[in-house]
This record gives sequence, C-alpha cells and structure tokens, in this order.
Amino acid sequence: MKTAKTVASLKTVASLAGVSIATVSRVLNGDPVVKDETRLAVQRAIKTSGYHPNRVAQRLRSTNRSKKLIGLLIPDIQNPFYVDVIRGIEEYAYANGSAVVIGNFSQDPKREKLYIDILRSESVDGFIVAPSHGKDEDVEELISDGHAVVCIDRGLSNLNVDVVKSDNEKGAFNAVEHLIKLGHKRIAHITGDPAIPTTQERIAGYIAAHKHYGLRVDQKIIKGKESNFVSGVEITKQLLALPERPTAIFTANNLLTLGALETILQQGLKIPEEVAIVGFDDVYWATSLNPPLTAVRQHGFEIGQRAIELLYQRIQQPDRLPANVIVKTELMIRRSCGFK
Amino acid sequence: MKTAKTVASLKTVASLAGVSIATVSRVLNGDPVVKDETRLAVQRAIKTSGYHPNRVAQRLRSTNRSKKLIGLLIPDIQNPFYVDVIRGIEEYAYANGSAVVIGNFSQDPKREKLYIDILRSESVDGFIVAPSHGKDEDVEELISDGHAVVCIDRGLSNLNVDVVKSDNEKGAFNAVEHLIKLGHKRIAHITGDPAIPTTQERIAGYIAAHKHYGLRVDQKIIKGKESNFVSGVEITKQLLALPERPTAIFTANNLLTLGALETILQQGLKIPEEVAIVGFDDVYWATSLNPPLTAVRQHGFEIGQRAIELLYQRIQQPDRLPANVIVKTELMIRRSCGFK
DNA sequence: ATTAGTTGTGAAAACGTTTACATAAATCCA
DNA sequence: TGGATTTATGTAAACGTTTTCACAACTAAT
Repeated sequence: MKTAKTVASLKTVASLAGVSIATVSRVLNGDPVVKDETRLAVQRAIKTSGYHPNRVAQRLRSTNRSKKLIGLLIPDIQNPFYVDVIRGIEEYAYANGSAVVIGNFSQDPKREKLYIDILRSESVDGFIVAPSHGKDEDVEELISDGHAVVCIDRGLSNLNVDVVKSDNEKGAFNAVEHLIKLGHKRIAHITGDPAIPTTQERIAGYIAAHKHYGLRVDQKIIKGKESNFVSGVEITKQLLALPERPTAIFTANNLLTLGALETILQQGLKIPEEVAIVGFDDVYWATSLNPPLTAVRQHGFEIGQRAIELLYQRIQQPDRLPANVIVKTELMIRRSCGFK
Repeated sequence: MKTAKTVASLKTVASLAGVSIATVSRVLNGDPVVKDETRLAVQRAIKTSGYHPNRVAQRLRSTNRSKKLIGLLIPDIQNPFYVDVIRGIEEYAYANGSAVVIGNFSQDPKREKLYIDILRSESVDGFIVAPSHGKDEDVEELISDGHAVVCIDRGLSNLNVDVVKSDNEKGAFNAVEHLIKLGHKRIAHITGDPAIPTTQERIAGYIAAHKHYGLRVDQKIIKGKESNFVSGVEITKQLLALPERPTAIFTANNLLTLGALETILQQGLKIPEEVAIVGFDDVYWATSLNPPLTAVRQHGFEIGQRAIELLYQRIQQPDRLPANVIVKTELMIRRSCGFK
C-alpha cells in the first residue's frame, strides 16, 4: 500500500504495444510517419499503462527548449501588484501546459543571485525577472549567456532586453494633475527607494505636472528612503509636522500609501478635508477603504501576460529585436482627494 | 556574443582536473574517500570552469530524493493568507537550497489536476497542497502513489495525511465571544463556501460561542455561498435589509470582509456604532482601515514553515505516522467592534 | 529481374548525473 | 615474501527521453 508504484515509462508502453521506444516517442510527438495501425496500438498501450511523460528526462535530453518551465523572479510577493503580474503569467502558462517556478527574493540581491543559479541549473526555458536594480549584473550575465529573459517593471540600464512596464511618469503626472485641478497647491511626494528606476520615473512625472501647471516644485516635500510601510509612516510624520503642512500627499507605492494612511488616521486628520491622498498602485481593497482611495492603477495582469508572450517569442526566435512594451496606467478616481 | 556558451559539466571539470567524472562527483558530494590532493585539484577545476551542477540530471538519476524541488498547490494566490503561507515555505526552501514550483489553481479542480500532473512529471520531491475540497481524489491518488504530501489549511476526510492548519473553531469562537462580551446579542455570520471544511469549522465556533454564553442561534443570519468578494456584498445587503438588523457581523474570510465593508460604507452606516464587524483573516492593511479592523489572525507564515518542515521529514522517513498540526489563531482587537 | 526510391521501424547514442563494481596501488600481517 | 586488506580511483550502467542512422520490407521504375 505504501510502496510507490513504479511509474510507466516509454519502455513500459513499448513492450506493452510490442514496438520499440522510438516508435512510442514518435507517436507521442505526433510524427506522421508511423503507420495508423501501430499508432493505435501504441495509444492503447499509453492509456492502459497510465503513462505520463517525464518532463525531467525531456528537459535533460532536449535542446528544443519548448516552453515547459518558466523561471520567475519576483522582488516582493507581498506586493499585490506583483501578485497580479504573477497571475497574468501563470494564466498564460496554464493555458500552454507550462509550469512556473517562482523565486521571491524580497529585494535582496544575494537571494536573487541564488535563485538565478537554481533556476539556471533547473534548465528553465526562460526567465521573467524584475531586476533588483537598474544595473543588475546577475541578470545581465544571464542574458549574455544566451538565456531567454524578459524584464518586468524595470529595465536594465546598459543592455538591450525585452521589457514590459507601466508608464510610470505618465501615471504620476495624472495623479498629481488630478490633485492640482482639485485646487491643491502644496503637494508632497513620498517616494520609494531612490535606487529603483521606477522611483525616478514617478518623481519625474510629479515634477512634470508641477511644471506643466506652473507650480513651484519644493524639493523639501519630495522625500523617500525605502519602498516599505515603515518608510511611509516615518516620512508622513515628518511631512505632517512641517510648519507649512502639505494639503495633499502623493505616495509612490501601495506600501507607502498604507503607512501614510495609518499615520494620518492616528493623528486624527480627516481625509480628504485636511489631507488628501493619492497613491501609486491600486489595490483590490481600495474601494473598501474609508474613504475609498484614489489611486493610479497599474495593469499588473496585462503586464504579466505581455511578458510571457514576449518570452515565448524570444525562446522561439532568440535573435529578434528586443521589444519595449509600455503599459498604460489608469487613474481610479474615488474619494480620498476631495471633490471639486 | 549571442551564442550560448556550452556550460561546464562533470566531464569538463574531470578533464580539467585530470580525473574521472566519478571522482568529481565524489568531491561534489563530500565523499571522504578522495585523497586531499585530488580533492584540491578538483575543487580548483570546479572554480576555474565555473561549474554548476545540473539539477535536472541529478533529479533524473537520483532515487535519493533530496528536497531539491517542492511543488506547491495554492487555491488562490490573491488571498494574503496564502501569500503568507507561501512566504513561510519559501523562506525555509531558500535556506535549504530548495526551489519551489507554484501552481495557483484558483479553486478550480480541473486546474488543480493539471498542475498535479505537471508537478508529478517534473519529479518534484514533495507536495504541499491545500486541497480544493475535503474529498480530493487527485490528492488522494498522489498519496497512495507514494508521494510525499503535506496538506495545509484543509485536511482530507478519508485519508490519514500530514496536515497543518489553523484552529478555526477556536478562532471563530474567540471572535464571536469578543462581540458578545461587548454586549452584542444579534450577531450575523457570513460564511464561506459551505463545501470547504474550514467553513464548517468556523460555523461550529460561531455556534459554540453562542451556546457557551446562552445566546439563541438564529440560523437565518448564518449565510454564505462562496468565499469571494461579491458573495460578501450580496449577503451583507440581505443582512442589512433585515427588519431586525444584526448589530454585528462576523465574516469568515478576508474577501467576504472586504465585501461587507464596502457595502456598509456605501449605505452610510457607521462602524462600529451602527454595525460592528469582525473578520476571520487578519491582513496587513487592517490597521490602515478606518476604523482599524478587529480580526482573527491566522499565522500563515508559521503554517507554511510547519508544513515544509513536515514535508522534509516525510521525504526522509516516508513511513512515519502522519502529524496533525493545529496552529493557534490570535484575535487582533482594534476598533471595528466598538468599546466596552 | 534488377535497381532505385519509399515507408515504417528499430538500435543506439546522447543529455549530466549517481553509484555499484572492478581494479590498481599501497599497506599490512604472517 | 606473498597473500590479505585497505585505499583511492576509474569504468560502466542506469535514469527516461529525443534523435540520428541504419535497415528491412515494399513499391515503382527501368
């Protein structure tokens, strides 16, 4: 009862059908050369033996890297944005019989490297990576070693590679524009980790909106250290303690938004009357917040889909020109910024 | 430039060090029998060749299933609870050089089956599964075929298997008790999908609390259909429309909580003065809600850790008695239920 | 009737490991 | 000194595939 059945292999099927393993393999791979009669016999044998191909052996043998295993390197699986991306990827993979190996490296380059090593030695057919920073040597090496790689969320500064990302600058612009049109003149920006390219792009959008509407940019209220909750809390405290308090805050990601939200509530300040807030990254619970949060929605699911589509293409034609896909963002206007 | 380097194999290293591949393999596996001198030579060759073991070949050859690849079947990766579980598993895997393949089957048994097939033919060394329902034949087959399996969140009704889960009944009891002690007499319960075992356990806790405090149980305000957002919205609407409106709602998971929250806010009802709410499943953004949400915290991270520990043990000793680990829950009292 | 071309199948190598077994060299004990 | 034992290494099979090559059995063409 507890003893593992030995699973059926090509050999099992072959002897059952009275043919060689080569023939069985041919049937499995739809080679038209086999006679109908033998094909039928083999198919019967496959059924009765309960044979399932061994993907490990296939991968070991085959140079014909056929999108069976995709490696995924995610900076932070707690971030709902990446969860959307994962879902997009996984949906496509499921439909194509691919499996996905996920490495969640928690923004830790050391961990990222270990996962790259593991995935590489698992002979994955391709990688989808959000590089930990713009100049990610491990990912660069991966590419120069000839692996199929698609970057999401962030590109690589000195390498031409397939990239799928949001239009961060435009997204930030829209958010700040919304605030400005609502009459806000003093708008703070809590940024993410300055080392991350997206952070820079969002800052650029923030500044562009100010310039476009002839508003002065005050560098003192553009602050940020890390892209996490505590950083959001800290900076918000500093901002709210300012003599000339901002009337609105634009936060650069959902963790920062959360930190800001909690701090504002703790200080008993009313949203949006006393402080308005708009966040980058929409989240599925934004509508259940009180008040519902106005936010820049990134289409994570679509980003994931584009990424794996590109990856499939790159696997098939390794020499095609790298594509740069920019996915639009969408400003979800709810009630945290006040009404005209 | 674009051509893939051929990667170093045992053979490369062997010829570089002037030994046989067997010796290289022995060095890699720490076999004490090799002479120090050769060991050094081999290690040097490994360095200079940039050799990395090929896990695919290892897995194909080795019967000594050494926890190198773990298959993970998750019902819903959007649910933060499972994300915590994944993190717990992944943390441990990372520390032990294991990789994790994730299949997110979105509560779809068909999809679950496909992933089981894939993972199986990837020869994963063990499975961690949250079965889609209590009588999950695919998982049962997996076990009876001799695979190492640990269940999380839900057990299997007619099979003895390692299980790690929360103390759902106690958790629900505590939540409802909290409400009762605050003076609530009419407490509704929005349940999850009745087919899922956890749903039943949480209902049991709800009823137990009522009995324990001598409160009448009104079956009409124990309702639920599915474990998702829309179901939460629907049932909340029905509940709030009742002539004798409940003063408090106990929701059975975080998606339902969200649906309830949004509905309550839309109807302009004050929390907790007009309706109190306590949810099963704490989420990291619960403190940023307005008011902060009182919730039953499941220790997802720990559940994940226990699960993979058990799995490692089972891989090593397939015949050990199955363990049943119940992880305590914790009631996070915040402000959504009112004050004494 | 011989040759040339088709068609279907099998034998065997290869992928990169691990490991049982064989063997050569070195050491031991009588 | 010679057989037995130990020590270090190499040889080769095996895991389950894919794929090249060879070959047998037909069919078609001369």
